[in-house]
Formats: sequence, C-alpha cells, structure tokens
Amino acid sequence: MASLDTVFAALADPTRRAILQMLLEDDMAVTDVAEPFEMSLAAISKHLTVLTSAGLISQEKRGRVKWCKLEPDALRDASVWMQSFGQFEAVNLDAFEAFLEKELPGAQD
Amino acid sequence: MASLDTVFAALADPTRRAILQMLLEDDMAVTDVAEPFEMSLAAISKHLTVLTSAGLISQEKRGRVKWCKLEPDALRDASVWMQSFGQFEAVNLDAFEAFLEKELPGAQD
DNA sequence: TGCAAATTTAACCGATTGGTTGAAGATGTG
DNA sequence: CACATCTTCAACCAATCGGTTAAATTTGCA
Repeated sequence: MASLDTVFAALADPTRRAILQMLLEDDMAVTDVAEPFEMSLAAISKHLTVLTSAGLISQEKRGRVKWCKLEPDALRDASVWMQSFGQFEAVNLDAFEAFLEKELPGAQD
Repeated sequence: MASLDTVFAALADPTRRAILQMLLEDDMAVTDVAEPFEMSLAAISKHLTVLTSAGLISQEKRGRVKWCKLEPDALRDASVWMQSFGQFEAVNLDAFEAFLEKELPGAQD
C-alpha cells in the first residue's frame, strides 16, 4: 500500500498530474503518454514509475506495448486526509467528534 | 496564490502533515509546534516556511512569539483537482474513521 | 534471420530537499 | 543595561529529484 508520502509527492509534479488527466480518458501506451511532452521518453518512463509506486496507475505489458491505466482508488486516503481539513469549517466539528466517539467506544479526547 | 505543485509538495512530508494535524486543535507558537518532534527548531522553522509558502498555514508575530494558524482554504484547489477523478466528492465518514485509525494508531483525539 | 519499434537501464548532471550546528536578530523582563 | 527567550539565518552535508544521452532489452514482423 502506497503511503500518503508517495501519493502526495507523486501529485506534486505537473507532468505527472497531466499524465493522470490523460489517463482519465483512456488507457495509453508509454509512447503515446510521452507524445505531448517536450521531454525524453526516458523521463516519462521515470514519471510513470513514480506514479506506479504511488499506486496511482498500474502498468501491464502486452506484447511490446506497456499499457498505463489510472488507479483512482489510490487517491482515496489522500482525498480523505485533505477534506478533513478543507471541510472542518463547513461541518460541525464537535458533532463529528461526538459521532466518532459513538462509533468508536473507548476513543477519548 | 500557491500552486498545486507547492501544496502537494508541502503535504508530501509526514512532519508537515503532523504539524497541520496539531494546528487543527489550535493556533500554536513555533517553539510549541517543535516540541513533540525529535529534530531541531531550525528544521521545524523550515517546515513552517514550506507550509506558509504553500498557503496551508499563516504566521503572525506578536511580540517575541510567532503564532502559526491553519489555513484550510488552501486545500480547496488541491481538493478540487482530486475531485476531477470522480469518486471523492464528499467526505466519507467511514473512510475518515479508518484513516484516523491507520494514521494515528491508538490516538483518537 | 535481420531490422524496426517500444521501453527500460545506466551513467551522469545541476538543483532541491531535509536535516545539522552555530551565530545572529528581535523582543520581553529583572 | 544585562540577560534570557523566541525565532531565523548561514553554511554545510548527504540524499533525492527531474532531466539528459547513449546503450541495452524485449518483442513483432517481413
């Protein structure tokens, strides 16, 4: 399971975020992922390795071609982590804590 | 306005995420932020600079003491970006609960 | 077989990161 | 004023990052 560290670090690069956007459309071969970028194929290959070890994509080789597939589930932990901050004004935090306490008996402040 | 790059990069470090967690409780002075960590005050000061330039916290000096305050709005852009991937529109309380268990084992607060 | 295509590996590079230590600034207090 | 407290700055260090080029590897095909 990839850590929050590796997920956030993977998302911190604009090239990698653009790759994820592209893969939202469809699965792609490495060469096709690299095409719009003005950098070497080797650099894109490294970016794809980073995304894979963060669990954000998976890669499957069929013949000569390695297909890249988005794995959006990997964003769940990161998204939950962020939204716990982003919405703490919108939701009633005291009520939320009360909820947690009810759902997790023994969890004290 | 801080970029997605700097926000995600700031979140990619566990010390900085722990600092944000602490600031969820209340505003804190730099020295108090540093107290639980086994690293120098200068290192924490650098982490706080990173968080500030990402817009995730603000710092205000009153007297000798510089107070650190969480700025959760800075997560909105990043959150919106992640929402473009679909299934993370709302806070899922069950997922949040599971996440807390994983990130802070035995320490619900 | 022999060549072209798809992708990774290796070696290298400069910039950045996350940490250290020690000194230096600010600012309250006796 | 003298001194302690709060925080940053400066210099340094090893490790990592994002990129390069060139060579190697794996696979498909005429």
